[in-house]
Amino acid sequence: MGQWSDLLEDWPEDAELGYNIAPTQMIPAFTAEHGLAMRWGIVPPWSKEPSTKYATFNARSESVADKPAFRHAWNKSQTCLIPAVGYYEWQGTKGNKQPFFIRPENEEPLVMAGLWEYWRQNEQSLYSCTIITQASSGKLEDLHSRMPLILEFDQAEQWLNDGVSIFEQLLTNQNIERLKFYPVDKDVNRSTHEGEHLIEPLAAGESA
DNA sequence: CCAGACGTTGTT
DNA sequence: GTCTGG
DNA sequence: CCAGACGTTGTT
DNA sequence: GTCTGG
Repeated sequence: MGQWSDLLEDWPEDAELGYNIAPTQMIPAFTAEHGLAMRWGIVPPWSKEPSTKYATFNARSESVADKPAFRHAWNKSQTCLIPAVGYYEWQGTKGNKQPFFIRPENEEPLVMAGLWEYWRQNEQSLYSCTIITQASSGKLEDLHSRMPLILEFDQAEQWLNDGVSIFEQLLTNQNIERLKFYPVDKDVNRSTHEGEHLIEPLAAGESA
């Protein structure tokens, strides 16, 4: 955790942990107040169901403020942090894709900017969240056209405390030089894995 | 006007 | 809830 | 991992 | 029930 231990305290014990977490799973998300297990895939408060038929696991930075599904959370500055060890991207053609793992060079968490939402109806209620994406930059351009909005520690504090007013400056101050990526085993999603080897290079010198 | 969408990425 | 498409 | 499809012929 | 897609 390093310097992140204060911001990411109050870890939600009911959040799911694992490798290659997918949309709809309950993931740990942190607001300025606390950590909560939230559904990955924001559910707007007007939704008839605690799920959506359309994809809300990512929100494009270019349009997040305008989209009906995100606007309520945006207007209320319901910002959150979503931590991970790293994330995957796949390269290659269908059926023969090579996964890469992207993470900070140091051992600290990769912290992504998100928005959260609260949905309730009758006796049901649900916290949910989305991860904001943007065009890739720097070395990540080689890997994939899009990437999450990744926050430095100071930026993460601002995102929680100041809300969406500082959004534009976060976008223009992306420092991805502290990240590295490397190919990993294709069995990345098998639940039987202990996982430890997944964040190690597949073979020395094979990194793109 | 009413019905239907409301979203993003592109692997396993 | 609010916008869009027919 | 979970949610959603799972199918074919050929009109409006 | 089982496969596929995200």
